[in-house]
Amino acid sequence: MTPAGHILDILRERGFVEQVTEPEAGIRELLDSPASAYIGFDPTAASLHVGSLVPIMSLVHLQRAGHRPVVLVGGGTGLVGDPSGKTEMRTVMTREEIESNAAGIRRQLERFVDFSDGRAILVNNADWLVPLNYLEFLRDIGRKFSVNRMLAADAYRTRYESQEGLNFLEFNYMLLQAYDYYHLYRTEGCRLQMGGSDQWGNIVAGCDLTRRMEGAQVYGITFPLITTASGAKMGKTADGAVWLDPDLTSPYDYYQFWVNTDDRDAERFLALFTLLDLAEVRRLGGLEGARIREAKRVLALEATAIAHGRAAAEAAAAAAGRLFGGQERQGGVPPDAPASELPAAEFEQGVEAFDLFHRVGLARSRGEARRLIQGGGAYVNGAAVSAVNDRITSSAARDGVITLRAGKKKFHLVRLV
RNA sequence: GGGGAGGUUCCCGAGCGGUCAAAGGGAGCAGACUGUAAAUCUGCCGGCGAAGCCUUCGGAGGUUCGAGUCCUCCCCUCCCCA
Repeated sequence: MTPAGHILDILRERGFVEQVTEPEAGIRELLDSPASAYIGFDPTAASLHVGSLVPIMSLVHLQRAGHRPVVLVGGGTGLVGDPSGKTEMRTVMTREEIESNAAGIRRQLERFVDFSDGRAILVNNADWLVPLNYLEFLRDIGRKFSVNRMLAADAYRTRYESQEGLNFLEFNYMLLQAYDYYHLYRTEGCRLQMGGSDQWGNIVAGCDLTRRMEGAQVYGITFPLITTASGAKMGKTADGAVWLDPDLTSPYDYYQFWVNTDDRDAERFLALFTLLDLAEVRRLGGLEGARIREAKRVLALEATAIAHGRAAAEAAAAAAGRLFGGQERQGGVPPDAPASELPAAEFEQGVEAFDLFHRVGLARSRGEARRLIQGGGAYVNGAAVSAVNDRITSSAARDGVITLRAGKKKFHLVRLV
């Protein structure tokens, strides 16, 4: 139904598909006409980060193919805390926090998915999970689950056999997620759920439950876990997650994150995180040696444009060009470089370099600042600081501003006032 | 309820009563090499500092000239039995 072919093939070619439930022909047929498909998001943070981009982009593709994305916010499941992580950190969240996080999530998704006129909807499972009655739930839903079968599921078996074991809440989590699917089938006609590969068990359970309750065939698709070529989970940097919220991760930093992609990941990421045609993706991915940077620049520009708008993406690209563009560093500074104001009077006498680097936050302690300088990684106006106790005086200021840099990429501006 | 194992610096993990700010690895930071990549190599990696000092090894006490290392109690985690 799109020129490029069947949506399922598109998703598969672009690397979105890990597993699909049988029969696959059923999914194809389902997606031959407009359908509703849902993905759950945890409202545990006020912002989504790039780790959620695979599910988000899959919704973008679905919507472009004429389907209706249903975004499920796990407000109800969030109330008990998702235990599927390795450390069982039970985040206790109030309904208010969840509500506000859900609103934030929706705001971000609106950049990717069109929610107007019911073309996509957002639902919160707190609305149906909270009112559930335990006895009724056991009677109607609990009886449909075979403990034997659940224990055989990979997700549970490994935990079951592990040192930590498996607690009752974790064991029940699957039922709640399955119930979500059943509910969304009934209320929204969802017949496809997608999710991370860790959700496979839950998705299959939901398909089963819906079949047993309603006699309806529904389907599931899981995404592969995206890791970087060096094996790390994608989306984490030294400073933590790369957020989609521009207040948490600036468009410039977001762009930088993508430009710094490992060469080996460039093609795969272009397919997943941009909407360029595959032919172009293949061409860019085929570039060799230093020319692969071109592919990464395109990746960064396109990915940033989707998340923050084309104008912000171009501004970030231009700033990066000034900083890293020519043969020589042109003395540029990132557009959102942190800045602070210090009294000009202090610089009459001069401020010791290590002290200054520490005070503006480029080093966490005075000792770290000393080490930074000793290691040759501290720069004032582009020139390395030679000695720990060098004094920086007002003569270093250009137009009242001193540019400090730690390493290659971290800047801080000091304005003399 | 009974029995056992264990809680060490960001993570994993070693740690004879003194030579432990605490091995090793990972992560991280900086430098070199590069291409704002990867790999590799080098240095750093609790705080303040010139030496030295100060605060850390689940918590609280205690023994000792001296405790991460021994004792007591408490808290927490895991395993086995009931």
